[in-house]
Amino acid sequence: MRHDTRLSRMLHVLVHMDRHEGAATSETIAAMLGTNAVVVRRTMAGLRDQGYVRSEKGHGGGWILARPLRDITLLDIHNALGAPQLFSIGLAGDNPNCVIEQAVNASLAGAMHEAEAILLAKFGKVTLAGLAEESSKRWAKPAHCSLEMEHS
Amino acid sequence: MRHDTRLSRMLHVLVHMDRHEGAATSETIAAMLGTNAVVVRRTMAGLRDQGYVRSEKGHGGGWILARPLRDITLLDIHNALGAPQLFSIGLAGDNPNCVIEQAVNASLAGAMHEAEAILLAKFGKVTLAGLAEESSKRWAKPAHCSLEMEHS
DNA sequence: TAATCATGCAACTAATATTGTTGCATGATT
DNA sequence: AATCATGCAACAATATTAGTTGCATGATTA
Ligand code: FES
Ligand code: FES
Repeated sequence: MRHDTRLSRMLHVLVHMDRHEGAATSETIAAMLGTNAVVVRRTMAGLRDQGYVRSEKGHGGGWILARPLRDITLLDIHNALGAPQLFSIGLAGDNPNCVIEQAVNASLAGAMHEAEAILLAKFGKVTLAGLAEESSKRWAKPAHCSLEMEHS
Repeated sequence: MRHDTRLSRMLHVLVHMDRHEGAATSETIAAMLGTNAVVVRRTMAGLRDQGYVRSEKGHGGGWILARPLRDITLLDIHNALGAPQLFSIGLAGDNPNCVIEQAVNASLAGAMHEAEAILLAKFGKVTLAGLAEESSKRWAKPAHCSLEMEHS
């Protein structure tokens, strides 16, 4: 099963943007993520629509944080990405009137619901400012990154 | 993201097998699941290897439960299927020496780990006998199913 | 005003993973 | 010997996401 790394990547990008003065272009971000600019625009469009970032055209344009990191949680970004499915396991839907399938699915769904609620609650309690702070603590040696964003 | 419904389907099958006298052929099971026999064999091979079912060749052959339902939990079956990834979201792995990515991933991984532990613990507490019992409760009218397995 | 830079959007292509299929070998029953 | 059923491996189909290309639009700069 393939993983959706958009949340992880967008969080990374947003924290970087906070350290970065001025706008970050899609091209720059794409280089950082090892992808291309259109994918970045596509992914960040959701964040823009929810008001977490702004995008500006023309010279010196690009992406800018629209809100302080302390006001953004992991859950916010998850939702801005369309709140994609968290679980890779799903319920079978053949034989909907089979009581056994119903019982199986009800049991699985219950367990998954509970786990999901806990996960989302955790996401809601972590702010991007918290992540930025945590990353500062890890900063012993200035990690050498693949693009020219400042690490200080 | 596509869902892995093998767990749900296998649970369904196993509970049915308990009600069904004699062996169930891959073909029969495949018809029930709307798939084909080879897929069934492939999926059930893991359950056989872990000793939850046996398979027999030749006339009257097929699949037979090797243990009582009360001795099998959802977690057992999940593991027998190779303990596939539970989450569809994953951690980005570009820039492994970027402290920001590290902090982001550590936070996500922590939350996911906790949710996963809770989910698996729940799976471990539900037996297939429990599911069978629950399905009996739901049995108001005998559901008409797509194949000739008895519902009583 | 013209050139350049950057996003926005839509359509198309490529990569990937899973599922489904086919064919043949093996063993069991009748 | 004929039939039934699994075991296994190789192949094809399918679906979904990621990535690409092309063009339009708006902003800045000269
Ligand atoms: S890419 Fe995150 S620090 Fe350079
Ligand atoms: S398929 Fe589950 S009851 Fe018939």
